[in-house]
Amino acid sequence: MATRPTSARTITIVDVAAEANVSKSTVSLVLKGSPLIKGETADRVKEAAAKLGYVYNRRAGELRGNASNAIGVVINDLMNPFFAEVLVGIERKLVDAGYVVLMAHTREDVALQDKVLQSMREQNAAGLMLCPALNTPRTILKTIQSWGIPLTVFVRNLGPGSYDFAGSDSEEGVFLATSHLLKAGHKQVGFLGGQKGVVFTQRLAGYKKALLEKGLAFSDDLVFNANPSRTGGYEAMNALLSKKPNLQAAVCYNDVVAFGALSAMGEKGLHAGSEFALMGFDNIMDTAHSNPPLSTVDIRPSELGEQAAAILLQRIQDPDAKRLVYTSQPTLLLRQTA
Amino acid sequence: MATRPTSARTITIVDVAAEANVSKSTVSLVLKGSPLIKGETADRVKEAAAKLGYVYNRRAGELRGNASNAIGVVINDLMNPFFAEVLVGIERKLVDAGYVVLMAHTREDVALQDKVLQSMREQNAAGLMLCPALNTPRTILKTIQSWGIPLTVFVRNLGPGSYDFAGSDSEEGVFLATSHLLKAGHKQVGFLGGQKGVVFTQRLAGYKKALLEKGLAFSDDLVFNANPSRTGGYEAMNALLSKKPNLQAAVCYNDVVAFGALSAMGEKGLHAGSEFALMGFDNIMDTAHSNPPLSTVDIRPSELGEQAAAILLQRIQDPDAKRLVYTSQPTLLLRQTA
DNA sequence: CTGAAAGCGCTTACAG
DNA sequence: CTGAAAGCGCTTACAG
Repeated sequence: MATRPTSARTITIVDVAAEANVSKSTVSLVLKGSPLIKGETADRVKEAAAKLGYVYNRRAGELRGNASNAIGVVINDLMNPFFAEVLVGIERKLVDAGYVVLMAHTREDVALQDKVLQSMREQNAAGLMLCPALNTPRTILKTIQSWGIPLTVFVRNLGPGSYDFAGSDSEEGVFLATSHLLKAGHKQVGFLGGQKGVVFTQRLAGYKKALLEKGLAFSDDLVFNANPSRTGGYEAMNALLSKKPNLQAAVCYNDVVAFGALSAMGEKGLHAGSEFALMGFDNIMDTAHSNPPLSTVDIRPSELGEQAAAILLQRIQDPDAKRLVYTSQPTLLLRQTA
Repeated sequence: MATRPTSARTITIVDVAAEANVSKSTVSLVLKGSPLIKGETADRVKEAAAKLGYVYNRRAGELRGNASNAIGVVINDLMNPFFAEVLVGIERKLVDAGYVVLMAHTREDVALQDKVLQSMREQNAAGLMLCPALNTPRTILKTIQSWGIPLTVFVRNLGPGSYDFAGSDSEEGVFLATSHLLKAGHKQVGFLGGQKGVVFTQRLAGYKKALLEKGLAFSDDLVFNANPSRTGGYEAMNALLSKKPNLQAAVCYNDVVAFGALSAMGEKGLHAGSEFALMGFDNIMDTAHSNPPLSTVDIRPSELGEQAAAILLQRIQDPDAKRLVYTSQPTLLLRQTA
């Protein structure tokens, strides 16, 4: 599209003012729908604006008013549908509220994360939503706080502190999943996928808690670490199958890990459900029609995103409110794998 | 995070100037690394800036210079991992080039799309990347052109025209997939999923072309329309199985449709590969470890995203260049379903 | 109900 | 090599 601006000069508020025979103050006022201006005048201004093809220059306006309608959201692993669903929820809520979203993907790179955050700051973001990359130092909280930009952390927390947060009750979720398997009669349950980090620790805690409740001992041999991805799940399941051939049940770190596990099982001709019970975590949309449909822990990803955004919006409204937190309460969703 | 700006007053270029004992012009110059300023002076300015915790106000700068480092990208179906992968490719390329991305998700809603596009315009976006919502009128091209903002359309084209575009050769891809099935001896091949639209038309054309080459007649009865989603694939496969019980092969509109089909087959105890041959399209990462691993047409989604972004970058550099196009050449990727 | 003026934080010729 | 001045397109008191 070899194109260039239609008009050499961008048309501004003063052009509109001239066309409508009013001052630019008046134009500004009608543009923001001020009730101060007489309807008749307002109409004339609107006509003039339309006629000239005027387009509001938001950045100029914001410069004077020192406001901003951009909100930065940083995601780490968009390849995981869970985060895509959360992002969609966030985006919807923010756009509905009249904001525009500055999105960045950091693929777990802390240095990149610093860079994009800084960039969002320069853009004068009205707020920041952060799902911290693995190994993000807690100091990021103080840093952003010193910037004076409202922040809400989501999905992965940054340890204790008074920052706003939206996430799910990971411990409870895995507790539910593990307990379900135990109640079904399994004496041993594996834990598949995930790696050191706050969320992993919480999920593993839920697993241990369920074991404890049944008077069962926790054994490190039954946890198979791996990337929280399909590939990771595939590898973890293969490891489990070769090292613990008698195991017939496992809870997964999340749904994509479960999908990878399903793939590994399929290769061995192992039928999920009847021959090996598997539980996922998240309830991403894909689980409804996976092969076979996955039993999982439902934390309603897109609602989580919306709630996270709602928290940020609230914080922007009321900077002095006390800590805002949303915790998605997990529920068991049994389909065909357990 | 009940927080508020650390300093009541934001510190600006004039504060830095005062601290460093130079004029604000000088500060501005050193900030953008101008070689005009003596090293010694520059150092002094940088120190002053660091000491005061100065942060560049990009929007103010852009107002005067009329530039912008924000690029808008609008996506329609982030729930489909294909688009997530494309988006990640786009984002990476853009951030590397020093841009920030304004992202919007329109879930195929043309009105919403208009709204977010308009919003990006107000933000003074330096460029726009659009994967048009279904039923987007071609006039959107003229509209954006009249705005004078460089545009690149990706994945879904908008019919003939001279706009920049990055996509894949859909017809060739499906031709390859269908031909593969035909060569394997299948006399009849179904077409699963997808709905009216440019891409659908192209893919169906590839299917027809392969049939024709083998001297086979095209029959409408063998195409099963459905949403290009897992659920759609699930439904389409169920329809196929009940209406054409003798069919043993199908090409899918895309990978997620194939996943849905796999789910439906699993329910019926139908083994993909040996009992029913299935081909996907896209080669999203998930296909490597699906159950079973999917045979598909590889169009390298994230590279497609990067190339699309590269085109926009080029257009920004050279507004008068002739039409820029990237077409991903599909290759067959055989795994276990065909 | 509307206008004249100052200012947001930067950049860009223009001098010197 | 550096400074004084004007200006980017808006908004916001302040008058009237």
